[in-house]
Amino acid sequence: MNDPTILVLSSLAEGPRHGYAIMQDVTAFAGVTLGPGTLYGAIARLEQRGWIHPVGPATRRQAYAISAQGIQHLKERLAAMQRVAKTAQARLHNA
Amino acid sequence: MNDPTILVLSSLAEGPRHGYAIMQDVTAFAGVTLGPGTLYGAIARLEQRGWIHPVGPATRRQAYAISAQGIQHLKERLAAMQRVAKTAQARLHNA
DNA sequence: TTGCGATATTCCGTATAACGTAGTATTCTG
DNA sequence: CAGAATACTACGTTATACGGAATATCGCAA
Repeated sequence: MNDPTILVLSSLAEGPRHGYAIMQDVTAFAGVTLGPGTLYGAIARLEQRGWIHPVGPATRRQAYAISAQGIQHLKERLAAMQRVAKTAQARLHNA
Repeated sequence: MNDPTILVLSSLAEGPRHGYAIMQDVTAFAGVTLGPGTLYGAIARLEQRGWIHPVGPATRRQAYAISAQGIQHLKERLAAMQRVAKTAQARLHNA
């Protein structure tokens, strides 16, 4: 799985974080490292779509939090992922 | 989850199929419909990488089967997806 | 105090591939 | 044999993944 938007949302599901902290968290829990272009590109898109929003003072180290819509979207995507993964694993098992 | 390569591999995990049948199967089990460009593009890439290969007579309705490498790759990706999904769901639950 | 490594981000380019539309050929069915 | 379903090819457009390079800030140790 390397859809940066899901990874970023999953990271923020634990609590607000700024970009660099997201990067490290993603590396830790997903085992993939997002390059700066990928990461900040994803953050910008997520903000545009209203799935995350900046919190705290507008300094460097801008922290972001996941929004209600972001949570909703993440839940849906995770459920779809699980469905596909379970179907595929069952099929592999039977083959 | 809408990574066409995973969806195609998951479809072929059940057995050999040709393009159009893959399209219908994916629609059925994943709930998303891949357009022809997306589908056949993904098939071409998967074949290039040795994750699937054509089987049966080289007619229209060319059937494809998943390869050992394809199975291996699919397993890894599914496992990674499950890890991420479970971590994220646990975080959502705690928040 | 300065210099170095870690932190934190922006900016840029390239390559990939997702996606839809249109078009074409074939097969099946009433 | 008309028309629907099947099955695929061939485009063009756009999004975005990805990494390199540059830049700025901060803490800390010599």
